[in-house]
Amino acid sequence: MSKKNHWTLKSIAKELGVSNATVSNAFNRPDQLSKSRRESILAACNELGYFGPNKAAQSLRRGKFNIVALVLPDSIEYMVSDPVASSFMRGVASILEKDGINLLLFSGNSDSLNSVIDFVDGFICYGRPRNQSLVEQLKTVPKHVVTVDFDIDRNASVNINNEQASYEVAKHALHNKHDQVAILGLRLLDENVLCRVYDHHECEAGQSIAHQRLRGYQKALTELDIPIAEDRIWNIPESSERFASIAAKEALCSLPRPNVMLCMSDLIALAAMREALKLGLKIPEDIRIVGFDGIDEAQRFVPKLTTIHQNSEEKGALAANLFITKEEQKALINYELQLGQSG
Amino acid sequence: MSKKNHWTLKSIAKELGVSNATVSNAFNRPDQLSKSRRESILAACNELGYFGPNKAAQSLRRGKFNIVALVLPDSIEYMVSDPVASSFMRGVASILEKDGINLLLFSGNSDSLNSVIDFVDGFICYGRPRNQSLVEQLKTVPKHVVTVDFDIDRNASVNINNEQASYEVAKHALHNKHDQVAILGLRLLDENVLCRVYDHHECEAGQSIAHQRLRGYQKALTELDIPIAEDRIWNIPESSERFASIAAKEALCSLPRPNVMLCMSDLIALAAMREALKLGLKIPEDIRIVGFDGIDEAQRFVPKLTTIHQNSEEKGALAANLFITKEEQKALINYELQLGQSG
DNA sequence: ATATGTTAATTTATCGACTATATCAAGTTG
DNA sequence: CAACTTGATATAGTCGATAAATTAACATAT
Repeated sequence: MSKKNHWTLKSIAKELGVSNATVSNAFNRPDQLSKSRRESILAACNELGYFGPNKAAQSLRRGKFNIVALVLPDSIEYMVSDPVASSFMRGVASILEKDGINLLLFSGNSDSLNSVIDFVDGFICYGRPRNQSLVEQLKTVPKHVVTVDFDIDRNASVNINNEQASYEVAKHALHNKHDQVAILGLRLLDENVLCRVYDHHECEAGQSIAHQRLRGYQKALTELDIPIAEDRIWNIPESSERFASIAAKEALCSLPRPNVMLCMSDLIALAAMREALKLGLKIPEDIRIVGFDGIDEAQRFVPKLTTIHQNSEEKGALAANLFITKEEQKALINYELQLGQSG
Repeated sequence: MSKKNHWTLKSIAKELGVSNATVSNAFNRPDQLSKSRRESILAACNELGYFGPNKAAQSLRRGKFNIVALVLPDSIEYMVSDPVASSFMRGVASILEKDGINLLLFSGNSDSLNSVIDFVDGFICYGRPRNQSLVEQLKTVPKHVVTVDFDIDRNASVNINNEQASYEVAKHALHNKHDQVAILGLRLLDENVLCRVYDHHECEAGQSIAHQRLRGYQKALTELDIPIAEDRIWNIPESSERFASIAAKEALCSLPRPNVMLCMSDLIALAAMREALKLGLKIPEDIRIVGFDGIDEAQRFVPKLTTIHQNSEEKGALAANLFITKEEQKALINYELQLGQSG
């Protein structure tokens, strides 16, 4: 018996003196051949080092890949740095792994789904991709799509009620109409820059999570009759220490100095707290700071951050389950106001 | 002109009244047909909504996938939680993205490479997979393999000199022969449990990074003539807050109380510092703690952690580059003793 | 006029599998 | 003994593409 390093179904069949179909059936359709023959074939394959039908060819033929593309909002680099995104991924992976489905990472900065579309069964999109043309493609792509934290009107999706949640956390941080408020927004603008958002009225109708959260903040502000100045809202392009510190510093040094900072992520809030402490400010006496997400580090920080806890892992698991079952459901997951000493 | 939702090269060719090969050439080999024809074909394809050859079929035929499997040591879940692993991934992704190569995540707990092997051009393995049968397969798999932080004697690899680095950091933490030392090891044992390593002599010849680091520690201990008791070495199965805290607590409560803790990762060291502070111990007066990795959070902690800084992102980038160039090189990357106030 | 070369397009075999249909042998039935 | 099942295997077409070989048309050289 020759020992090739690369068997194919055909060459194995020839070696064993049976037809291709018989070998194929041995692997895929046990009912199509006698038990004894099937077993002897499988044993021989194992012996010779043929580990079963080539998956690429199989997938081409069957149109099923057992691969899901996880579309990230930004570059892959950013994704794995963000604890919220990471735990989301953890949730997705834990479910897909069980079903033997593999995960292909796909950057939301890409121009087109083309490079992966022919390899995957569909897409799970975590947040609106930065590249708008991807969003357009996702609307029409002939594969299953589950979106998370945004919606494209055709598909299954997983969301939390951002507006309500941020309303609640803002409500907690705000005390009266004399509060001086700064808002550190995460991706309020499409532009990939750190800057102030002078015309935030444009955001009022927006559907991104940043816009939803901003509306929540504004509702709380309005209820307490607190004005928000034109230049007190920042756009931070990604939830990173570096950008957040710069924005926080800017906010803390603007006059009149804010005594409340509403931050759209915990990483931003943590950076803001660090900057505030560096300036000798007391939290929450001099300034109240609240976040969003509920990451572990925020609970270990002193003072503990007041924030909205959302279970990202659960979110990931739910998204993966929706993908597997192909239910076209729009799911809303729970969140929780998590009280700390920061605001 | 009919507008199908799913064109194939063949159907497009028929529609345009040319042969398959001509359409294929229009996309892949511009020199094989006249410019005018090529342009008219591409324009027509665009018009009709055919976006180019199906990648899965193309890959089957060409044997090239533009997909690399990133083999993680553990489950995917764990991977994205670990900052060191994350920045490694960041490095890999940043290089591969440039070359249009996609990343498939693959769990090191899987039993076999089979489910992905036929879809990828090769493997980048970050750390020795927990499942030993994977390691065996990697030795013989007929695809390109780059390993990181371990070696399988056939392939390109990226490493740091763990033994020398841990020797240096231990040397810094140890003062004299009366030091009471505890070692919090990361994956010293294959078993996935938190426990003491009573027989660490078994580790002496091991090639895992944990074993290498342990040898470094031991060299420093020997030089100062410091004995290490049988029950003062812990095996922590993964670099997580939860496991690390438990082990740290155990170590800190064992008598005589250690005044030096050598930790094989920063996350472990941070957890140990938190536990020490909780017990009212002063760092470094009562206990000196050192880590390994050099993650950001360790630099923000008070007191700042003394550790070995290794540039994981660079490591990832190097691994990706080795993969792309197919050089069979064994690369060693630099590290740096990073001094804090903790040890 | 014959041989040689170039270019552009088509034909055909192939990648590695799946599956509908056809074939065949053995056993049943009327 | 023809007709009909039944159970198993073999054949050929297909998935969607690539690439080697081939043909046809035309240009240049001897």
